[in-house]
Amino acid sequence: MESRIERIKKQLHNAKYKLTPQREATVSVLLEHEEDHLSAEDVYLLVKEKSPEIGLATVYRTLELLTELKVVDKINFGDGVSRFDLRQEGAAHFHHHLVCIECGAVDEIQEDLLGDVEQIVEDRWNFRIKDHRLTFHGICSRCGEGNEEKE
Amino acid sequence: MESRIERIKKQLHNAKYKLTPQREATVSVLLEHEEDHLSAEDVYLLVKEKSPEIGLATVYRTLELLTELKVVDKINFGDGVSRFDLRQEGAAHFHHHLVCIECGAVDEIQEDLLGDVEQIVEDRWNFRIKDHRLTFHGICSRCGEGNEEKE
DNA sequence: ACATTAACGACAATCATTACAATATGATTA
DNA sequence: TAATCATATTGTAATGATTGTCGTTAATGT
Repeated sequence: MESRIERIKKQLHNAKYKLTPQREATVSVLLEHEEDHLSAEDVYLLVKEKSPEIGLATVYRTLELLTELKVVDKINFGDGVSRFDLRQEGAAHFHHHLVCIECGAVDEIQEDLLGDVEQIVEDRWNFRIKDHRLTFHGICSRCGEGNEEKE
Repeated sequence: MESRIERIKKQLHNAKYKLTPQREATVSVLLEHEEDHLSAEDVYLLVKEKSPEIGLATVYRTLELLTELKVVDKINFGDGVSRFDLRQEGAAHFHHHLVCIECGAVDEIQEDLLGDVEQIVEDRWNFRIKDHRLTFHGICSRCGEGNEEKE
């Protein structure tokens, strides 16, 4: 999808940042791994495959920049690293995650689901919600197969 | 509340762990700061006030142990540190948080609110939920006072 | 093409967390 | 009571992720 990267390019320019080859390479890696939840190191290694001269610090800086522009979201699943996840284009809010405590797989939920809950929180706590993070920990469908003991 | 620490003592014993003075001091600091969201370092400094001989590693291990026993929950608000939060006694699930992006305050929501959402996730994604993390980022009631521009 | 200045790359520094190895504690049993 | 065994603790070293520094490079506007 070429238009996608074009639009990100525009976002950068609007915010007065340059689109350097390194940044372009980093964004394109993220696009190619939209399903995954890559750590900075992961991104670094992947970008290095196409642009071997790139430095780790640059990747960190680029990811920080993209986070600031809300192109990606930074998440933390409790292992020691931050992970970066492309935000769905035009999505009002960040999507949710299912983390399997058996196999470690991370699945995404694009549906909002929190509409009612957010309304309640805004009203009852008088809190103006700008963003959210929702992660469920449990057993994924693949690992739960067969052994259906109700706990 | 003395019975609270007594019950934690029992939990430890049931899991075949001892309640050493260091562990007791750590738990009591957590109880005295139930409202806060202390990092391991914070806990260390506070415990040190009453038990100056305690080592940082011991605090880390104790917090890890308490996390395993589900006495505390480990959370991460995106700054580089893990924070530890006492779980409400008897609470089925971990409570939620409101993080103010203006003043940094962290408030808690004890109400579950996710019942319906979890039912949907369990059914539709065939995912057996064991735990969750829900954090809202936005403007807290104190910071939102007065300037009520609808964004 | 040229100057300005943001961006880069390599590496050092920092900060949180974990690993290690030696010592201490405390219960159990001879 | 003393020997034994397992677990816990301590201080410190090691690790691993992330950030800072600084001299160099290259993107952009004229």
